[in-house]
Formats: sequence, structure tokens, C-alpha cells
Amino acid sequence: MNERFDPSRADSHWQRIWDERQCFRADDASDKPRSFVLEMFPYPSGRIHIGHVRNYTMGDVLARYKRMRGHEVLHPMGWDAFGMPAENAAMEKSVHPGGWTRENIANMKAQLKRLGFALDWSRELATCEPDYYGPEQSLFLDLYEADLVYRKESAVNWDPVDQTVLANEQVIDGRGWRSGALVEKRKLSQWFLKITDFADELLEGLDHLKGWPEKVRTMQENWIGKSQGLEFAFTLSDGSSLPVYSTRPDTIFGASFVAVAADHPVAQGIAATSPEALAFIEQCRAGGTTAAELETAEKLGFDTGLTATHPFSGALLPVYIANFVLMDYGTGAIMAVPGHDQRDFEFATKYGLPIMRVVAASAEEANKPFAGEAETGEGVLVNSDFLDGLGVAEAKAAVNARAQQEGWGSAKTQYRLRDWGVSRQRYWGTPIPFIHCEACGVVPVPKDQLPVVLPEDVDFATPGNPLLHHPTWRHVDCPKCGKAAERETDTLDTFVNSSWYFLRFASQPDDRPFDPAQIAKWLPVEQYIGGIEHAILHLLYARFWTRALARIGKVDVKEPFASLFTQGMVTHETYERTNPENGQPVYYSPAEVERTGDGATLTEDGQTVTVGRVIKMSKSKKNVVDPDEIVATYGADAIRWFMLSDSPPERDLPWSESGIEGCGRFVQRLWRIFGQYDASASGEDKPLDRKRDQTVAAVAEDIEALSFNKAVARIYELASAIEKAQPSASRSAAIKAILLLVAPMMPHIAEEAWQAMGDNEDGGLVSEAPWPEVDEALLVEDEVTIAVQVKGKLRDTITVAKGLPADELEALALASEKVQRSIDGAPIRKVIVVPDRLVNIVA
RNA sequence: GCGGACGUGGCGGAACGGUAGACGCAGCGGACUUAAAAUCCGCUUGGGCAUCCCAGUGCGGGUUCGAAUCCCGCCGUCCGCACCA
Repeated sequence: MNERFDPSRADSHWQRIWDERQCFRADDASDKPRSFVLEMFPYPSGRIHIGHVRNYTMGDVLARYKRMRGHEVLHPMGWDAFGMPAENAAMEKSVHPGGWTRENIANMKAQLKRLGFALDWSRELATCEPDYYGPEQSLFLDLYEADLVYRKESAVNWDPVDQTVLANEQVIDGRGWRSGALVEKRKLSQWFLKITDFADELLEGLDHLKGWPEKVRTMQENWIGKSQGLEFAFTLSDGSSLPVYSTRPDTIFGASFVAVAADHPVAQGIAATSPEALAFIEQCRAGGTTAAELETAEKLGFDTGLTATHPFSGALLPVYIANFVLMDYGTGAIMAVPGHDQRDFEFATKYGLPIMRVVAASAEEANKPFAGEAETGEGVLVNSDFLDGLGVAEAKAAVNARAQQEGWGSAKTQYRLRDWGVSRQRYWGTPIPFIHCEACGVVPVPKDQLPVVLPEDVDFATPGNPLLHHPTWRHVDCPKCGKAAERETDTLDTFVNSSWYFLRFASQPDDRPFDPAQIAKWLPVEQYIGGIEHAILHLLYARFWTRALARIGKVDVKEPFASLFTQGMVTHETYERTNPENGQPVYYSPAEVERTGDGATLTEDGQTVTVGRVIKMSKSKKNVVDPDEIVATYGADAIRWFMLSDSPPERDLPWSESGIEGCGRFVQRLWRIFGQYDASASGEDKPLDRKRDQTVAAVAEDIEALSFNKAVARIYELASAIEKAQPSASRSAAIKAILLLVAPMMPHIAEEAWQAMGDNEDGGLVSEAPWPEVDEALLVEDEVTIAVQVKGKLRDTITVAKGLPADELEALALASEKVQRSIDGAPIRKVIVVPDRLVNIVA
């Protein structure tokens, strides 16, 4: 063996061998147990970033490990290739989105290959290709036939200067990001998927997703937001009826005003005759639209002059237009109970409206004043007529019953979840396969005419959707009547693309989206790994899409991902100086900076730069490192090892230059250990045998739990034990074992050493070798070290045979000189003995 | 504002309610070398500067023979958000 391991040669060598032998192709016909390991596929932005490397390394270790455990592993890769950045590039650099995207894919694929991932590239897919989005169109038509797709009016952000629809993120302070023009709300007829039909199913299904993090399930549960409440109508002073929804009907006697959303018909009606009301509504629309902005914004209202009659007391409650009421939830109108809802409390305080107590800790506290905030907890009803003395739950039931009985309201289950709007007024997406005919209306494209292919000859110089002003593409004959008609020019939300790609990975026939028999074999995905930012939307949409396909009999699986793991971000410290001219920070990249002990200097001028906080790597802060450069310097195994070391995978991983250097050193250290392998060595080293098998068993457990940092620590320990050992058959066995343990993590050096050891007669690869067997008997220690405490404080430790009875342990503990000194003659009151663990003497 | 999580050495972190700080990084000392790199050995929570003891897991309480771990109340940091009526 050479003295040093040379990754620049070995990496590409083994990557080529794996390719040639098609080591990682999944066999659909295999009768082995199956493992579908999947990481969220990347958007082809152009370069792999460190976060991808972390994500794919974790999946790769699991995939390679499962293969060693005798599983048939499906570990595919593809490209989430539709989306806005390609169109932005087209506008900025005059390149075609398709060309730009495909070039990025080629670059990133080469980068992934250099990292040595065990991927089945034969199943590679890109969502921007007709062989992917064509089948998607066909599935969309299936859902349409099943009445799960419909059209309705919905508002979009319209940039009047760029003549284009903007995404929320393109609206900055109410203005278009490019034009700077004030954004208008425009109503368009758009396509929706009936995800709300599945609200209960999706909620219910969360209970069975045992392999999902609790926090993600909670987030989805809150997102779906099932609530039980009362929908009832107020009679207004103009004679009309105003339906409201409340989850706290028990507090109805505490209602002191009624509020409607700015977009509510009542508000619109008032605005028609009141310029002040109109101005107020405009003001509400101008403000921020996110929850955080709205919740922290000052509560504002406009008194409409109308009143609403309280259904029980007959009191006349003022009706306000309020900026904190949402048109999208419930009926867009509320009964406001300031005493028991914080938002209502703030509003009532501002506008001097009554704040009444209707829930109290006890009847005696019926008139206790409020301590500056609403009380939303449990209690008994007070000041509430026939409800007095009831608990909150009973009172809700009583009010609901009365409303039902008297015919002015009824109990209702409400969901926060809204239907999924999938229309995008953009070019670079899946064309929605419909045709608009003046005579026949909206007509689906017949399946034998799919795919509806995006035209390549498009013009980005003209503002707006290129599909709209393409000279010929839109114009088709109606499939029904044959007269001239027009294609739908909206494309599908890219979340549709990612809602079924895992199905296409499992099966990709030419003539249909997938073969259900293959889906049944591979799905659900055994382990899905990706960023927490997808906790709600992507994961909920994928769950919905799968369930929708199951409902219409296309697949036999309801939940696509059996286990989910959400990884942390990769972070790095920042380097900055303050620009003396404008006081703004100027950031420097790690490559421009030299780290010196506590501080850092800019290489260019040798002057110091401030070492800033450790934050998520981002281009704007320049605290990024390029995986390619790391691979070129240290090799793929070192960067993979770094991704797995130290930080638990669900937490953030701080990147550091010294950390990757340490990983590079460990690669060489391993190489020296491998070099000590001697197949002919003899002699037994029992403690090393035990350490070896304990490590093998523990690392297996750690990998299955995705606790890679712990597995890494154990491998370090075994490495140290091997280095301290004398040559023996045991040492050679331990070296072989550690090679197999690191093989899923550092496959290149593992292959190189496997070959160099030369006792794999058939010339097999370590990538095809089985995981080492463990002698269960060796795992059991025969000696244990026991803690001896006096009054809970450690005073001594004693090493004894494992399984020693309690009375003997107690005697040994009391015999300890240190213990006797600590007891100092005090009477012993109690002795707690935990066999094989500790003795605690209470004196 | 609401929801979710997390607080352990200089840093990343280990630790079924049972020896806190495994393992890695950084640092210090030493060996090897003409020298450097590489490598190897040792030390590394704080304090009293004793093989001994005291304190110590964000802060304050509590449960327990025993708490980083369980409970209550604070403080701080991070993440998500579509006002959930």
C-alpha cells in the first residue's frame, strides 16, 4: 500500500468502477427486502451547495448501509426543474429557460458524481421534460374526472408596469421587485385542487405517521386547523343577515361588537357610499399580508354605523370593519368577545368598547377586573343568563343546542386549510391540459393528445407570460366541436411536480405515469430526508396527491413517506467590515480571509476583519464554501465525513476550515490503520474483539437512527483501540471491521483499502460486501465499574464481576476506605443498590 | 401576536432518573527532525493552586436516596405562520 491515500486518483477511479458495474441500480424483480431511500430532489440552480451535500450524504450512508444489510435499495436522484429562477435567468441573461436548466443539471450531476453517491442514475428524471410532465398532465386529467379539480376566481398580485403576476416573495413593501410599481390585486379565474376534501383524512393520517418528527406532525395539524364552532347569523340594522363563525359560542354574552373583514360584502356595501370606509379598506389592503405582520400590527377598525342584534339579549352591537378579520376563514365576520380573546381585547381597548367578563375561575369572581389582557382559559360561565355556572364545554353545547332549536345557527366543523390553487401565470411550468372553446367551454385535452408540450421558441423581451403572446401555440381546434379554440396558458404550481416524483422513481413506463404493481413493491418511501422548510406545503401536498390517486384507484398506498427526517442547516461564521461611507456592512468570503487564532485578516491587505455570528450559509452574507473546492482539496470522503461528524443531523452544522482539516487527517489515519492489516497474523486479543463487536453493533444502531455523529464518535474510539493494539489475528479482524463500518460513509478509501488488502478472492467491491456479523456473546461485558455514592455524591468506584448480587455490592461499597471516611461514623439509614450500576449509602 | 423547538467546557456535542463533559475541533506541553510539515505521547470545566475537597448542565423553586434528564415559574435564542375568531 502507498504511504498516503490519494483521493484525487481514488475518487474518480472508484466512481468509474461503480458506474461501469452499475452497482447501485435497483432491481425491480428482486426478492430481497426493499428499501426506498429518498432525499428531496434539488432545484437545478447551477451549483450544489453544502446543504445538498449534507442531505445527500445522510441518505447515501443509509442507502449503502441497507445494501450491506442485504436489502434491495432504491436510491434515485432527479431534478425539480421547473420554476421562476429559470425565467429570471432568461430575462436577465437572454438565455432560454430550458437551455439554462439543462446546463445546470449537467453541472450539478457531475458535482454529485464527484461526491460518490450510490445513486441509481438510470431512473434520473427532470420535471421539465415532457416525459415527466406529460404523465403529470394525464394524472391531472384523472383528478379532474374525479371532480377533484375545479376553477374559481382568485386574486393575484399584479404588477401593472411589468404586466405580470408576481409571487408573494416578489412583492416587497407592496411594490413589484423589478418595476417598483405599486402592486394591484387582480381577480383571475384559476385552477384549484380540492385538498379540503381530504382535510380529515390528512389530519387522521398524521396519527399513523410514527416515523415523522412530532414537530412536523404538529405543524401540519395546526395548518389543517380543525375546529368545532357555531355558525350563526346576526340581524343587522339594515335588515340584512350577517353570518359569523365562532369557536367560543359559550362566550356569546360577552360579545360587545361585531367585525367584518375589509373584503367582506358588508364592508364593500358601506364603501360604495362612504369615501371614508373606502379609504379605510384601501389602507387595510396596503398593509402587510403575512400573519406575523398582521398580528403585530396595530388593530384598526372603521365603525360602519350599522348595528347587529344580539340573539339572546337583544342588545344592539356596533358593526366594525376590522383589519384583523380574515375573509378567507369562516364567514369573514366575527362576534367579538374582548374579555376572552386577546385581539378583540386590544381592539375594544383602543376604541373604548365594553369588555365584559363571562368566564371566571369561580362564581365569586364574576366581577373581577381584567389584568390588562384577555382571559382565554377554562372556568365557569358568569354574567351569562342561562349559562351561568356551566363549564366552557357545557356552555358551548348549550348555546349550540339553543341556536339549533331556535333556528338561527348550527354547530359547524371548520378547517383552516384552503383548497390548493395550482394556476401559475408563467411559462416555465407544466402546461395545464385544457382548451377553452367559446361553444363548449373548458374542455380537457384528450389523453391521446398528451403531452401538451411547452413551445421552445418563446420571447422573454415582451413582458408577461410568453405562452400568452406566442404566435401559434395557443391556437388549436376544440377537441369537442372542432372549431377554433384556445389553449389554457396557465401552468401548474411546481409543488405539483414534487407531489408524485417519488412514484415516478419507483416506476417509469413509457405509456403511463407508473405501474401500480411496482408502486406497491417500493412504496412507501422507507426514509425521506430533507429540509424543515418543507414541513408543511410540500409534504402536505405530496400526502394529498398520493391519497387522491389512491381514492381514484391509481395507487394502493395512502401515505408516501413512512419515515421523515428533517436535517439542520449548514452554518458558517461571517467576516465583515463596516463601509465608512454609508455604515453598511461589507462581507468577505472565507476564501478571502485568513483565520488567526481568535481573529481574522483579509488576505488581500493583511488588515483585520470582524468575525461575525455563525449563521446559515447564504450568498448575501458571503459565508459560503464551494463543495467542489473542498472535494478537490481533501477528497470526497473527507467532506462526507465532516457532514456526519459532531453535530446531530437535525441540528445546525457549523462549517469550519479546521474541522475539514481534521477530517482530512482522519482519512489518512484510517489509511495507516488499513496498512497494518495482516491476513496471516495470529494471536487473540479478547478486549479488542469485544470492542470491535460492540462498535459494529452500536454503529448499526446509530445509522438506523440516523445518529451519524454518535456512529462517528464510536468509530474514532475503535480506531484508537486498534492503534494501541499489538499485531494479532484480532487486530486484523478489527481493521477489516472498521473498514466495513466506514464503507457507507467513506466509500472511496474503503474500496481502495479493500482492494489493497487483497483477500477478497472474487475481486468484489466493498460496496457489495455484507455488514460484519456480530458475536452476541462478545457484547456482554463480564466486569462492570460501579459508582459508590454517599448521600447521592460520588465517593468511589469499584470494579466487580457483572451480575454481582446486591448484598455483596453493598458489603464491597461499605468496605471502601473513601466511603468510610465520607460517612465519618454517622449511622447508616438506608442503602440503595442498583445492580451493575451503583450503590448509594444514605448516612 | 400565535404555534413549535432548543439552552451542557473556548467551540460542536456525549450522557436508560444513577460516575456530567464520551468523541471531535481549538489550545498548551513534550517526543521525533538540522528545521518545518506529517506523526506520536500527555494535559485541558472553574476554584481551593495537595493522590483530597468544594462548586458546576441559562435563572429561581419543587419531586426523588439521587435531576442535564421529571414538574412549576421566569429569562434567552432559533424556526414556522395563511389574524384560525
